Amino acid sequence: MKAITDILTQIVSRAFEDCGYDPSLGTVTVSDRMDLCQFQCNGAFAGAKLYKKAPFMIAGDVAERLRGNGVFKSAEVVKPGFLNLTLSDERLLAFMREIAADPNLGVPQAEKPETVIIDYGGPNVAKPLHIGHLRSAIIGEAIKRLARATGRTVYGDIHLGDWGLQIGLVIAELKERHPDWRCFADDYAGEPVPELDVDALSEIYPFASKKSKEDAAFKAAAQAATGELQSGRPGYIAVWKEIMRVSTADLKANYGRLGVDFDLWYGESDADKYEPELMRVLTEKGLLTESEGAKVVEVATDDDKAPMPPVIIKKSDNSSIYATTDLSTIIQRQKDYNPDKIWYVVDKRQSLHFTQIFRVARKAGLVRDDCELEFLGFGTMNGSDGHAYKTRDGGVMRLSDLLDSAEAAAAEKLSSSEFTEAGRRGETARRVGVAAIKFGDLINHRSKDYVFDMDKFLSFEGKTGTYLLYSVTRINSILKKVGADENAPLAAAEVYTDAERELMLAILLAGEAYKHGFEEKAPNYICESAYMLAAAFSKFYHDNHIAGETDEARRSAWIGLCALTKRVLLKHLDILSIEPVESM
RNA sequence: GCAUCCGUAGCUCAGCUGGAUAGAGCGUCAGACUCCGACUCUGAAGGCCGUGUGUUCGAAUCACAUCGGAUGCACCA
Repeated sequence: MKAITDILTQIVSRAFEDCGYDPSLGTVTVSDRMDLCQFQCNGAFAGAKLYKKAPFMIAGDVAERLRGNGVFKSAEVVKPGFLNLTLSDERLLAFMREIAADPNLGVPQAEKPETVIIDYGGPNVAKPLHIGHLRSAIIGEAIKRLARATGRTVYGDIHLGDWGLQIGLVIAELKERHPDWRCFADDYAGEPVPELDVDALSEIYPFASKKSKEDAAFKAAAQAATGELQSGRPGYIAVWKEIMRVSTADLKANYGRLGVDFDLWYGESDADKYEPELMRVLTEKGLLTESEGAKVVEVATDDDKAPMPPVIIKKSDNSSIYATTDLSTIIQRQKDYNPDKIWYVVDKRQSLHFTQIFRVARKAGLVRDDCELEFLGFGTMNGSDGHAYKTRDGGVMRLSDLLDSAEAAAAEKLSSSEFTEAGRRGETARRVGVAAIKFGDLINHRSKDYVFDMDKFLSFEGKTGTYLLYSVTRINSILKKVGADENAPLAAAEVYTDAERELMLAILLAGEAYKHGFEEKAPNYICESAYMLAAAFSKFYHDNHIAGETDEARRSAWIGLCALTKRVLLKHLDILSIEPVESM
């Protein structure tokens, strides 16, 4: 099913055409003035210029044409030339039924098949996840699910940092501590590496990192280890695999707790094998030049307003750098998936880097010309002081600690609940805590910094994840009470109240949110829509005593509406990767 | 210094491909429960949309300037 404004635009465009006007004037938008109408078309203003005719007259012609076609309850022309449209109740109900029967529940589908790769997450192996990884995970996951809901083939790629100096540091430190390990021996012959565990890893990396700053010899050893690993020294590869095993399991557990999962667990190491090809292509196309000892690609253009530095492909010591792996990764993705779009959900401070990468990729023809490369930068999560969120002692907070505190706060909040059975409290608290964090993040436009405030996010009042989950539980209560489920049929009512119309309209407008949210890759549209729907339901719920209604026809019409509301609300939550709870 | 992004209600933020009276949440104030979960709902007050100029029939939205803030500007990722 198409978005409602697209459906109405088609109808109104035809009316413009039938009246002898350009059909492109018939664009319909959601009304700015809900007190006057549900939808509006301002095409008559542009038409006035085109036809040298008063907009009021043009709109009048079209409105006349639109009346009586059964779609609109009213099609009115106001003042200079606004065309105000309101759907008939019959048509509104028909749309409800269309949404209910739609396998995609009203999410507008892509017109042609497309493959999208979303690069998000980006954690480093051997370092624990911290809150810096939170936004990429949350936003990336939501955009991935939104793209998938619109019928596109989507791959979420975690893009692990698994091939850089951090691994060399860990290897070098392990070697100092365990010189007797066979994997460090020159005559290593494939013996198994002793098992590591997460606690050991999370202790060893910061230790080694600190040491490398104070001890030049150790730093050199770590750099050497990195180099040897990258050139394939078998013993180092074996340790690396063990580090990967432990670290990946830990990452999966942490992301799992957040409800975030990746389709592809590729890392920089997987791109490594495409590096020779990258170098070959850049050389063949004559793009590679020498600058201050490094191999670079010039990407500046004449209309750059600011100086655009060249991209370093090989450092002066001939080693690779992040641009090298990012470009190699593009080759890998092109080969394996031939994508239509590659999106990067990365901290916005990396904007310049990706501008450069994309230019090199275009110049070198690493992807199809029509492949969209887009940088979806996100802002910083700040504390109440307006600066980057920190722990009380000023350090970077671990993601698991943040989740622990969110769950604890949620559990505290739910402790007096009489609705959740004791056995489900823990899982419910996890879901409520995570929902609060995710919604609190996603409600803000992704490119902007925002203030993290757990108390606010966890409040039952206002635009919060908690409120949305609570709304679902109220619908659950009703459905349970009347013995219905979310597939209860949509019965027609004799008459509709404003609250019912507003609820149906909120359901109908969900399609607009999916459409705009996808176009702008902005999950905040979905959040806003979810809140509008929950609020419309609250009003409806407050006005009507559904379970106790004695008029059988009204009662079943209401139950059907509750059921559809639940389904659409759950769809929103699913896209936001917020897991619902049965009760709370 | 140059560039990018941001500046909207007391606070936190939407809206920005130009359209009617600029929206929401919190907070404040005033109301509403014999009832499906009141952790709810209704209403009110609160804004020269940073400032100025321009484009336009029409500007929070576009352009230019200016002030303020954040960020970035090759061998870290």
